[in-house]
Amino acid sequence: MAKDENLNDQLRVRREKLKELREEGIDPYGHRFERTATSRQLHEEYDQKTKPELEKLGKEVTIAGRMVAKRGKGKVGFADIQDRDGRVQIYIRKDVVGEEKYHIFKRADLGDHLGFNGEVIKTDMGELTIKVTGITFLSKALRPLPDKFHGLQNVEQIYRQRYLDLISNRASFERFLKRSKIITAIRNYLDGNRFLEVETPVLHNQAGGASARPFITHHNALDIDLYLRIALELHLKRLIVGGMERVYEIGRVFRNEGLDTKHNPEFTMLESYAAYFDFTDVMDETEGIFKTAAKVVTDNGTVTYQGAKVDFNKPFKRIHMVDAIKEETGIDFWEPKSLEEARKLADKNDVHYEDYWKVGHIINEFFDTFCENKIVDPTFVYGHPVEVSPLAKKNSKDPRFTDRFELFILGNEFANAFTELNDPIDQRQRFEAQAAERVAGNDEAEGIDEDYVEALEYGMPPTGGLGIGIDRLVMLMTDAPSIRDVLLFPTLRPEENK
RNA sequence: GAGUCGUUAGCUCAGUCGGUAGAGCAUCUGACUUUUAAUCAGAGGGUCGACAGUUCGAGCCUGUCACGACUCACCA
Repeated sequence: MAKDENLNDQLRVRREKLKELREEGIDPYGHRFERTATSRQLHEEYDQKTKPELEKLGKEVTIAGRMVAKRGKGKVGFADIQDRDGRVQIYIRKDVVGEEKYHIFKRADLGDHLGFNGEVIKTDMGELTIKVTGITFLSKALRPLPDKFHGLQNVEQIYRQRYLDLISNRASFERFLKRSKIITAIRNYLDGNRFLEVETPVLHNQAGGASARPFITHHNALDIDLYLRIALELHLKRLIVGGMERVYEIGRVFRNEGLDTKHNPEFTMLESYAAYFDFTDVMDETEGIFKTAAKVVTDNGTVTYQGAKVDFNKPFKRIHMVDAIKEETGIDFWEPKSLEEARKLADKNDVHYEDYWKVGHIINEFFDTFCENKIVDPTFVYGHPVEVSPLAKKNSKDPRFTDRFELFILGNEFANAFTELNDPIDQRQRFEAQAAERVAGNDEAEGIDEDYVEALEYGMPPTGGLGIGIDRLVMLMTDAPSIRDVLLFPTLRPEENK
């Protein structure tokens, strides 16, 4: 018992109580327990009933949960029992349950899991309560819970020990419930539109489908390096070649980049592809997805994010990137520009550019610099330059631009989509341009995916594709200021000495 | 990568001018047969993030490091 030296009073007392339970013949870590009600069911069914009505009913129920508050101790006690739905109060009397059972309650700690059966009543104060006749010990908590009133406030602990956050901060618990419901609603929406949910590899021979640095890992038996996927795109489009026509995947992707309030190294992407769609169809699809998600969290379709209101009832705006730039700056990139002219404009307007950039990159940068953060209402910005869109089909009237769009809300990007490039010869050229960028110093440019080009050579129908960052969507819908607030276990540096 | 801020009891937080470490909750003991952050009386509980320095003396001043948060940069 030398280990006890390291324990503080709280830990020591709880271990002693554990021993005490065993000596009394009670298993502190119980077994299967059959509840007849959760806290929500009880509140829904009986909150409206009066005290005499409940007395007349004499309804017997069995509940289980974690004890999170405890009041009174003489010959009568109250406690709040928390389950996944919320809390319900129990009322226990020594003269009803007897010395032995009352002793168990008296010695139970905040945090212990207990089962109770008893009668549904209302107290004089009008609170719905279970008047206990039986108590079952289900699990002993050897460590004390966070402050019962303030909850867990320590940000680092909230992320490292999410379970404590979930136990003591109901708002956080509910945010993750919403996340789950939003994803379910999106699935239902896509399933309802005849999309097929599929799973594609996480380990890639080549990381493609986006511009980002990948994580590299190694397969021992094959003795090859593999990459954790940075996008779902190229495999899903192989399935379009394979005739599945409408597919989607909601899955984790990995990008070896910095982390901040909007970036986590692993995050959840939704990508969908539909044969015979073009990007305008995908706009409709995207609008449907966002409106579906908004319905999960609001009744009136209006979401408040960090004080700003976003109305999802209206049709989303649509504007060409070049028009957006013209509106903000007066500069007209519809007029053909040489690289030199574009650079001069960039210099004049304090717009950053790299040596290997072409006119299209600079146009894109103008948008990022002057337009992106001014957008408030949900807006599809379309017509991205071909240089920054290696997988999108060129616009048939103006091949400098592509049939691509991004969805912006409150200055942030939420979706990226396009009419897919299905011309294998064009696709090879785009990959080659990417490879040249890589040589020129863009270490996030894509490589040439020969296997994917070969798939295209078998013929991919015209296709509309979509990518949505689910985490950011959930942030918006749940008013979360940081991506870490919508990830149960965000990436953190490991602690020392642990 | 740069800057700013934070790290004190299990949790939430104070800590004055550098002079023996504080509160509330939680814990323990006692009282209490309808409480609501229960109440009342008493008690115990600390590597002040780590290391070094300045000083007679450091939670406090200085430096280095660790972890976290925010802003900026980078990045879809």
